Amino acid sequence: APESPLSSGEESVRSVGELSGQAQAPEPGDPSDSQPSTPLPVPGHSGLSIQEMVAVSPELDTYVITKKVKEVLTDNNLGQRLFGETILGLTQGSVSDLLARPKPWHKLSLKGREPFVRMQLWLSDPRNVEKLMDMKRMEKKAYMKRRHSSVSESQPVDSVPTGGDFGPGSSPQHQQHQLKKPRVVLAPEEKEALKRAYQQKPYPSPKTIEELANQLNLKTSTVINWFHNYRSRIRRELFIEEIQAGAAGSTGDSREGCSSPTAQTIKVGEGDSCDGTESDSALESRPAEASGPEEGRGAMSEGNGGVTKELSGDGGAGTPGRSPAPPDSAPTDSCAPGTSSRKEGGVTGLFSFPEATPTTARNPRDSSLRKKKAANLNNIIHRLEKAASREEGAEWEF
DNA sequence: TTGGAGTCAATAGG
DNA sequence: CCTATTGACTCCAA
Repeated sequence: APESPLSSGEESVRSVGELSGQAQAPEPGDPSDSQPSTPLPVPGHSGLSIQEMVAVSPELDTYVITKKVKEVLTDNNLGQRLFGETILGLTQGSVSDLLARPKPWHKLSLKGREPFVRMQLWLSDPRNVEKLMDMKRMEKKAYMKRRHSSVSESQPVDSVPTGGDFGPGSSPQHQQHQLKKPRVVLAPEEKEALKRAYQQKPYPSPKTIEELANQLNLKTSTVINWFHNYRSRIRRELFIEEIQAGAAGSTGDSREGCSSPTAQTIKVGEGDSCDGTESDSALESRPAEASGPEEGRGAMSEGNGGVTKELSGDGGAGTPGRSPAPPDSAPTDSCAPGTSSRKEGGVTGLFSFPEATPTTARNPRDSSLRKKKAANLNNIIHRLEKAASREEGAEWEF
């Protein structure tokens, strides 16, 4: 296999300590934290390729690994970019994502486990920080050098800059743009509309997608991508809550103290206000503005009308929230007077959980959790229906 | 083809 | 600079 464009040659080689679960990083802080630690010392010892290691790796606690890596990086002022590019072979954005929302080991594909194995390996390398710091220094040196010689025209030393844009002279000229698609940025209203649509139909039919695209004046591919991404990200968040919920034990680790009046990093709003429901003239007419440049977007006709189809023929359109008891525990759920109410007339999909503000407080994400679970259930239903229609009459096995 | 998993890479804030 | 977010892409399996 082609393989790793990774850092300095080796990697993978050297008798990397054992891939035991949470390695006791050579770091200072953080005494607590122990975790059951998965035994299993990886038989094959060194010389293996990452992929082989992944294959034989014992179950790793991605959450702990991730936490540790973040700690080491911040403690030493090492950025995600440097770490990602030299250690993981990933870009900064990917690293950020990975560190912030690691999926549980058992839900990762072989490929997805790779970065975690690399992180574990890195953590167990006593000179990890030192090496990265060196890289950092080298980069800076190279940068300075380049910067200096800039005056003297082109610079010899440098890797392939991915074509385009040569030297200083070529400013961002219009040069038949094209290869520089602007990158679509969905407006908040558009996202809202899409989320609403998702609530009704996590897996919209091509027809529905088309309609949505028209109403929002977006390319259908954008709508399709949005649904792919949204589903995927919702799923991922569910994993996270799953982990955190289960992380109760171990180390007393009491996070979650949201006592102080201050703080409250609550991202209020954040999409989750119960579904828009209120007819809301939705999508307000997008300011004609429209893009100075390209595409004149037509005015979108407001109203969210269509889309409402309905799966599950049952009764009628209205009947929104009759929701069966949420499968998850959710004992104390009292409807908070303040927030609650609000018409609540929107259909939220087959399953919708009463938004009732969990007085139990707990954390603000609680309501979103409920919502995500609802979405998840809808996903499941979708699959079941799909399967049903396919092999109708078949035997269902659960 | 469709959907999921991983990523990339442009961007928005700090 | 750095990190977080997110639309678009690539691969792959069903």
